[in-house]
Amino acid sequence: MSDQTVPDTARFAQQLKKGVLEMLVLRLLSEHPSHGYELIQRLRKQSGGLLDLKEGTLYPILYRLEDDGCITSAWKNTEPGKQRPTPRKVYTVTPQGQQMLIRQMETWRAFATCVEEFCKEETP
Amino acid sequence: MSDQTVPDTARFAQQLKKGVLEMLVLRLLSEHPSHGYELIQRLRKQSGGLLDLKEGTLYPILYRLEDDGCITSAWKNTEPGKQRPTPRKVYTVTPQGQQMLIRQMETWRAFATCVEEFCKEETP
DNA sequence: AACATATACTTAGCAAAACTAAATATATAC
DNA sequence: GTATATATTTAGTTTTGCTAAGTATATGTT
Repeated sequence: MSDQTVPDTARFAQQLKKGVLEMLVLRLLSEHPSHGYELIQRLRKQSGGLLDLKEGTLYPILYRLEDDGCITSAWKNTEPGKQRPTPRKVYTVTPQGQQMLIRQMETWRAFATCVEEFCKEETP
Repeated sequence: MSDQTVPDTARFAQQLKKGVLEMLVLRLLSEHPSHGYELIQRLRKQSGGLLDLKEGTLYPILYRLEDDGCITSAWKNTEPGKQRPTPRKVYTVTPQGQQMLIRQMETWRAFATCVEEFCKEETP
């Protein structure tokens, strides 16, 4: 009997995100720059609730991408005509990050197609 | 300057496999039982070389699946009319494993569809 | 006979990434 | 005053794929 605190489908779904979240963050930022908290909301909305990241998941991804030179950050404490309650760190994709995104999307497509091949085969 | 022993595309591709390998192994075994070494070959062949697992990757997956009751194993030292060089451990999917496979394929499909949505959008 | 290769399973230890959980801080609503 | 929404940070855990090495037998090559 397994000490199943987490149902196995949740554990599986968690593993599927490995690597992909980085690609999706890069993808969203390539549409337009955002700060961390906003990215969490955009991910939740555009995924229909399937991707509901906690801060502890998203921010380390951003730090990694910045360390790798894929994005840059800039503090935006104020906005013209409106004082922000809390300081925001706005992230923008670099050309290097754009290249990375393209490579990752190609890699993803090839991988997903491969997996689909396995799944669709029915024993004749 | 990063100590890039592994190119970032390889690192990304490695992460994409997380969880999926377990599903694919279950999928292959649901077609017909196999032993470990044969599974490595079937994965390599059916993926067009994209999935080329080392033993140290595959066998722990099999042990996990067996611990979880998704597959059973049986030693097959001899074959009718032909002596095998080395003993083989043949794995078979259990009804529980079959259920798990179905759930995982559904989860995969939903996730992959979601990711495709992100990738296909072009800035208008 | 010595050696390499293909077969076949096992296992120890490492790296990467998502997770939980908590801490910090400000503005607004009740 | 307390709760809630906003917003960032970080420590520690778990899962999983990876490298690398070890064990063992049969077959082919020199």
